[in-house]
Amino acid sequence: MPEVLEIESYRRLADRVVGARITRGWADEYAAKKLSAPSAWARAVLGLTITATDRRGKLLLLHTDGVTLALRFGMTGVLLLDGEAGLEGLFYGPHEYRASWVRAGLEFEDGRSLVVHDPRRLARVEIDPDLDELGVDALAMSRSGFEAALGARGEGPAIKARLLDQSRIAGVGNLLADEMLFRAGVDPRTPVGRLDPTQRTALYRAFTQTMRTLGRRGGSHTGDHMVSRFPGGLCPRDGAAMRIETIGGRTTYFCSVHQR
DNA sequence: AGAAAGCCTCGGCCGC
DNA sequence: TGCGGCCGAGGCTTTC
Repeated sequence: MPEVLEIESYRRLADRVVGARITRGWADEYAAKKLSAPSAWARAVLGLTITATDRRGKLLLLHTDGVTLALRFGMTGVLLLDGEAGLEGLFYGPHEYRASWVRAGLEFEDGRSLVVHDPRRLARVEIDPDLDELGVDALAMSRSGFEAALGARGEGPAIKARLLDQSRIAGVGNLLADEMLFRAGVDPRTPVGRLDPTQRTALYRAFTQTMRTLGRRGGSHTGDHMVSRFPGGLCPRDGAAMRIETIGGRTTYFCSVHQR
């Protein structure tokens, strides 16, 4: 589920615990996979006070008076504050809450709790994450930043794969990538270096427009092409058959007519 | 049965 | 031939 727009809504939810002091933290062995040991989370967070929240791509950051804490949500993770979702409903996967799906969390002195709810076990907690591995944030994209992220003319990987490369652009997931390519009328298989200036301009426009429009609508699952994202779907723009291919390792839906 | 809105690792290939 | 970087394939995990 979560791409940059959803994580941003989680960040706003997490903003409510700024100023709160952590009295307990826990993470199961999967959530703590990036740490030295599952107990490292509990040890590190004890007694810290949240001072600010931030976000880089799909990585949610909790600044404290000590180390920086970070949360990743995988494909089905949701952030809950006292059981309330930062996003209404769980769109992808089960639409329900189960205590056994709470994989990690923090409890505060004032009695509140912030937890990661994740049916699949792909969510992760981190301590002092390395932000250098992440490219420019998708919600702060400038034209020059976009050009730099795409890279030089020539060949290169499929444009869709580049959009998904978190070290180039942080925050674009599978649905946002398909949506902006759909809006720009660009074939997702095109080698990034072969996009001509007109296509680059169209894609940058579609990029910023997608972030703004879907941000207002509530996330990446509200995109224009989503209505036809099923086998046999027809393009909502021109009625042509949507193609389904694996590009950049991900299932990709694109119009057989207007995306060239 | 097969696929899924993320990410990590591995191995092949290419160029210096 | 050796090695690093790039890139695609596959695995993880559980659910519907």
